[in-house]
Amino acid sequence: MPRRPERGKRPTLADVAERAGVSAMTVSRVVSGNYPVAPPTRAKVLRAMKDLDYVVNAHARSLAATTTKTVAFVVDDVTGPFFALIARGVEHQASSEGRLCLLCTTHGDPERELAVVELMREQRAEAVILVGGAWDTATYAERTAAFARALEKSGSRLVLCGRPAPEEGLPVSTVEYDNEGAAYAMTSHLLANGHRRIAYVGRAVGLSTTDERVAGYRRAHADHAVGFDPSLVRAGEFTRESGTALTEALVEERPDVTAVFAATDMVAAGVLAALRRRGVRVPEDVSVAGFDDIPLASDLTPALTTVHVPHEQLGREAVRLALHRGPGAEDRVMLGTHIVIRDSVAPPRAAVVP
Amino acid sequence: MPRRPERGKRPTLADVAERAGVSAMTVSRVVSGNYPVAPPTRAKVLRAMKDLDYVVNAHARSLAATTTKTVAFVVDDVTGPFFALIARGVEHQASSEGRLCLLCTTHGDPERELAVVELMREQRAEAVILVGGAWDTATYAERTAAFARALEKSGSRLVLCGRPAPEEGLPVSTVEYDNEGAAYAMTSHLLANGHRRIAYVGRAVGLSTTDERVAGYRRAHADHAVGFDPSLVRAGEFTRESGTALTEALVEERPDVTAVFAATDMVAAGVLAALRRRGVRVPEDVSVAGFDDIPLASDLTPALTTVHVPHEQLGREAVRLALHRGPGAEDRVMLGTHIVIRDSVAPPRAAVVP
DNA sequence: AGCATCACAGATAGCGGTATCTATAGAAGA
DNA sequence: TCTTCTATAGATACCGCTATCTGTGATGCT
Repeated sequence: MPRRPERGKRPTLADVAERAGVSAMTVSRVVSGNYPVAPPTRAKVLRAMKDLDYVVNAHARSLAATTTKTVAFVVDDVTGPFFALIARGVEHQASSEGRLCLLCTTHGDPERELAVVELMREQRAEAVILVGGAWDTATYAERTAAFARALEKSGSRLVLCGRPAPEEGLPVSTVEYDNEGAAYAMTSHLLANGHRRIAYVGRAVGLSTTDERVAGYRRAHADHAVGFDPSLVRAGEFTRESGTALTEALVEERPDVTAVFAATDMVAAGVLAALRRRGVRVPEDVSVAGFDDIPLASDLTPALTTVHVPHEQLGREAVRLALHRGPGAEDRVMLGTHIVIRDSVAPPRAAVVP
Repeated sequence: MPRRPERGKRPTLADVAERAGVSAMTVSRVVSGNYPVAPPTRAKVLRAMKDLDYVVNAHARSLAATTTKTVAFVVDDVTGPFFALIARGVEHQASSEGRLCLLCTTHGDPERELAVVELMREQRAEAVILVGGAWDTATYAERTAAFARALEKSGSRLVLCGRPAPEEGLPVSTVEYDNEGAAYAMTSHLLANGHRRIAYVGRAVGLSTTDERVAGYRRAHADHAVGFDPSLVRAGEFTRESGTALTEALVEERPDVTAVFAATDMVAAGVLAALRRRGVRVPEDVSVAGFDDIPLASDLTPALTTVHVPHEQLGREAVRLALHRGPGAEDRVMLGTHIVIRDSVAPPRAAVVP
C-alpha cells in the first residue's frame, strides 16, 4: 500500500519522492535548485510537489544546513513611531536579502531583554538587532558584552542600532546616528534665535541616547557662553504623557523659560498639548523643538522644528552590516542627522538676537 | 579524548550530557522539566549547562516535538499606527502564551502576500494572522480560502484580523470590528449636526473595510432621508498624502461640502493639512471626522473626532483564538467600536439643526 | 524472605531535511 | 573496441532533539 501523507500531517520529501518515482535526494535537489537535475526528472518532481502541495520544513532544513535565514530584532515597543520606522527598514532589507524577521519586544525592561535574547539564541537567528538606547549601567554594559560574545560563539551576530558599543573589541556591529551633534545643532539653533533659558525635557536618566543629547545640549551652551543650568534638564519618559506632565511642572516652576527642547517628537507632542492647555502660545511665547522627525511632527500645530533621524536607513544598515561580514567589511556605521526647521521655533519676545 | 564543542559550534545536549556524566536523555529532561529527575542529578546537569553556556536548538526541538511555539503575522506596513497597534496586541498575547512572533510585510501587494504565507507554511507557524482589509475580488477570496485550507491541513490556523471570512465553513478564525456600524454612527453624528453634503475621502476601491464603511455611510444617509451622492465618495489611498490630494480636489470641485469623513485618521491628518493650507477653518467652515483613533488623533489641531477601533485587543484576540481551539471554543469575534467626540466636528455655519 | 512497585536513568528510533560519497548509464576519446 | 569521462541519481550518515520503551536498584507489602 503506497504510503500517503495522513490527514493532519504534511507531505515530506519522501512522499514527494515516492510519488515522482525518484529518491528523496533528487527532490531535495529540485527544491533547493543548487545541483543539476535532468529536465524531465525535474518536471516529474515539480508535478508531484504541486500535487501534494509540498512545502519544505524550514526547521528540518536549518537543522541540517545549519543556516536559518532569520534575523531577529528586539525593540521596546512596536507602537512607537521611532521603532516602527526602524522596524520597517529592518524588514525591508531582511526580506530583500531573503531573510525572515523575528520580532520581540521588551517594554523597556532589561530583564525581558535578557530573556528575549536568550530566545533568539535558541532560534539560531543569524543576527540579533537590538534597537534603541542602552542603559548606562555597568551591569547592563557587561550583559550586552556577554550577549555579543555568546552570539558570536554561536556563529550569530549582535547588532546595536542607535546605541554605542559598550566596549572596544567586542564582536558587535553598530549603526548609530550622531545624537550629540544633533542635540548640539538644535540647541545652537535655539541659542542663535536668542533663547537663553532652554529646558531639556523628557530625559530618561541613564539612557545612552539621552546622555549624549544632553552632552550636545551642554556643549552648545558652553560654545555660546551661556551657563548650564541643571534645573532646566527635566527627567521623564519618552512618552507624550511625560511631556505633558513635565511641562506642567516646568511652567509652574520656571516661568522664565523661553524654549523647550523635547527629547523626542512624542514628548514634544505632550509639551505642545500642555502649553496649549495653559494658553501659552507657540512659538510666540515659548519655542518648542523635538527630536526624531517622525511623520507626526509636521502634523502638529505648529509644525514641529525637530532633528531628522534616518530611522529606516538605520534599520536597513543594521541588517546589511549583520549579513555582509568578511575581510574588509565595515562593522560600524554612523549616520548623519540634520535639523528640520518648521514653525515651532521663533526668537523669544524680548530677545536680543546677537 | 573528551569530545568538546569546537569553536564556532554550539554545545549540544550530548556535550552537556558528557560533561555532567549522564545521558543526553537526562539532560533533555532537565531542560524541558516535564519528567522527574533526582535533585543531585539535576544539579550536576544544570552546572554543566551553565559551564558550557548551553542553549537548546529550537529547530531541532520543533522538528522532534512537532510544535513550533511560533505565530506569524502579516501586515501591510509596520509603520502604520493601525498595524503597529495590532502588532503590539499580537506580540503581547503571543509572548504571554510563550510564543514567538514572526513578522512579515506585504506592502499591500497581494503577490507578496502569497509568498509570505508560503514562507510561514515553511516555518510551520502555529498560526498565521493576516491583518487588515481584504481585496474584494473573487481570485483574492479564492486564494484566502486556499491559504486557510492549506494551513489547516498542516495543523496550523489562519486568522483574519479586521477582515471578514471570504466564505462560510472555511477553517479560519476571524476577529473583526464593526466597520459598517461605526461608519453609520459617525455619519449619523455628522448628519445630526446638520451636515447634508458629507464627503467620504480616502476610499481604496475594492477593499473590504472601506466597502463596509461606505455601506454604513450610505445607510446613515438613507435613514436620515438624505440622498446619497456618489460624487462625494473620493477614492484614494490610506495615506496622509492621499488625504491632502483628495481634499485639494474636493475643495475645488465641491465647495458646497460642509463635512469630510476621512477613511482613516492618517487620511484625516492630510485633510486637515490641506484645509489649513487653503485657509478653511475646522470645524467652523468644514467639519472633519476620522476613523481608527490612533494616538495621533488627539494631537491634531483641532483634536480629531473619530471612531475608536480597539486595535490592540484585536491583535490579542487573534492570538487567543488561534491558540485556544477545541470543542466549544469560539472562532469568530466581533469587537465593538464607538465614536470619540473631540473638536473637529461642529454644525455647519448655515445649519438648521433638526 | 519473596515479589510487586517505584523512581529514576539509559537506549533506541525517528522528526525531515542536506552533505557527501558512491553507482550507473551514455558520450567521448584513443 | 575498450577505457575514461561526465552527467545524473541513489545511499548513507548525520543535524540536535524528544517519544517511548527498557533496565535496575531501592522500597513497600504480605
